[in-house]
Amino acid sequence: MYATGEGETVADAEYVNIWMRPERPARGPKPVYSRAQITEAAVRIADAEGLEAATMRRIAAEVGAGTMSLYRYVPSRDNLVELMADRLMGEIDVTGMPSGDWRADLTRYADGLRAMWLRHPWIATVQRSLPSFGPNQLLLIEALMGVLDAFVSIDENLGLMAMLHGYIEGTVREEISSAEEIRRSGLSESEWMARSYPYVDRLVKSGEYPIFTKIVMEARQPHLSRDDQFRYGLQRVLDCIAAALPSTAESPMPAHREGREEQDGPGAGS
Amino acid sequence: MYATGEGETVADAEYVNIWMRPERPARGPKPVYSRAQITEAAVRIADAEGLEAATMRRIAAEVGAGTMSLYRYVPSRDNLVELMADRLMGEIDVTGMPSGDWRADLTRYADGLRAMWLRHPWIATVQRSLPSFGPNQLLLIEALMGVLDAFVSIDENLGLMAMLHGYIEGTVREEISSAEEIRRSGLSESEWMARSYPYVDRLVKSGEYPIFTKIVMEARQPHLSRDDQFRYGLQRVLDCIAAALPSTAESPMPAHREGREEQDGPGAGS
DNA sequence: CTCCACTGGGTACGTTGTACGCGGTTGCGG
DNA sequence: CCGCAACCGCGTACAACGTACCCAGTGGAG
Repeated sequence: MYATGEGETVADAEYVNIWMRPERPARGPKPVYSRAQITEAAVRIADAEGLEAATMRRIAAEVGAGTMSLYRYVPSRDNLVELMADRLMGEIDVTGMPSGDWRADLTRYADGLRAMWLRHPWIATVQRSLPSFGPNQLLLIEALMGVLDAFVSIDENLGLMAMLHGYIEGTVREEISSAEEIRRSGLSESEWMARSYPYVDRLVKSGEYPIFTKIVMEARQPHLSRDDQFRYGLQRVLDCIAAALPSTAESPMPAHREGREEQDGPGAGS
Repeated sequence: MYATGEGETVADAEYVNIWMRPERPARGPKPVYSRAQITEAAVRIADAEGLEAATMRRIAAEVGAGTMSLYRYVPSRDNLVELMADRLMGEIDVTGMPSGDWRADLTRYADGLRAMWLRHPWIATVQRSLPSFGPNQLLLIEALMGVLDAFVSIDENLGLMAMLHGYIEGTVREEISSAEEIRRSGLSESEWMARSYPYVDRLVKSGEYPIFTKIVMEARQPHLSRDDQFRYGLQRVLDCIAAALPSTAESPMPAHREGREEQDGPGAGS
């Protein structure tokens, strides 16, 4: 993004995107490193210290290479981030996914995606993760869209998946953001809570925000765990999808779903 | 983020967050500019050229001030972005919002939020928009949570709103990302399509991605408009919320909803 | 063998956020 | 009224960033 003026490198213009650019051009000395190795190192750093810590110099140091050597493998940092994002997609297990039980499939996908995001919170700051269409992303699309493909039109499928995906992403983003803010500040969670107390207190005392106050107050008593909250909302989304499906798409009986006890609505004290 | 070492400025440590720091400390010459004015200029630049174009120097130039003058009003660029995000929240009209018709309220909110995001696509790249709790954000929370407050517990309300919010954000994010990629590349839409054709073509010809192929092929024939897609999914989400509400929460009859014709499911050719 | 496309990597530049300090201005205590 | 501390706008300076450019070495094709 820096110093590129408004033109682009010849190398950039030569290929449509990262996935079209061959890793090994052959003819010449054997490369010492590899894209996968560099991507791996970058992910490791981003996991530990955040995406902004994964600078080209830092990554090169982690790999044991010179900074500029990375550019033999990756045209730009932005493209490297794309590589990282797609690598993360590969962590989600969707093997054998149109299994016949669409509800189980989508639940597995949702849990997998959420777990991956929680392992790599920095992915939330990467906006172009969707339209990149890297290999792992494509595999995911194939598997996921395949789950309902037999039951609904492509358009409807896209709509429903957008809803599911939106729910997962939105929820996890919220889960991440406060944790990420705490990590950035370098404080411990309790220190952070203590520091932000005066602000919350002022809002509550002002009396202008009754519902915010209610949230804060009830937050003191034990809530549902994050996991349960997520699963509750997910069940709602799946119910919603079920309603959009023809009756021929009936999922096997709930009891079949590995004996997990049925979710109650949250707010048992209601 | 640069050159800050690992300590933080005294001024930063003095206040919990941006909202606690007073704009006018009084005692001294009158400030020539204002936070609102600076925020406005920054939003204008971000709208026109993307968030990354809104550098401190550029914003200062837009305002007509010296670069470092901005730091008299805002402690850091990150905080300015927070200000910008909250200003955007203020664009969403939620006046008189627990109106009695929760379905109409939530629809209005959803449309408003989506329209705002489409006006300011760069908001998608700001991850910390949620836990910031600026004044406009708080107003939104009050109005939005108030809609279902009478019907469900706080926990359940939070869950349902997370679902709604997740759907809106996820969907709009997808709408934005391709448009944003095109803008970044500086190409026109048709140029961009032409440039990425070889990649899509290779994927299709490989035969490994049947569903991706199906999507691409069907994309050639007229789809539902973005608006209709959004509204279709939104209706599904609202149905889903309706199912979670007690029967006492019945919304007025659909006919009451300003005569909008009933949405069909998409994929009429199915 | 010679070639030259390729390698890793050092140096250097433009751009960024922002710490620091200066001279001028303002409102309050005396 | 005066003086001074607190504020103002802002120029300069610096560290860290992404990366263009260049170079000396290397190894497979002819």
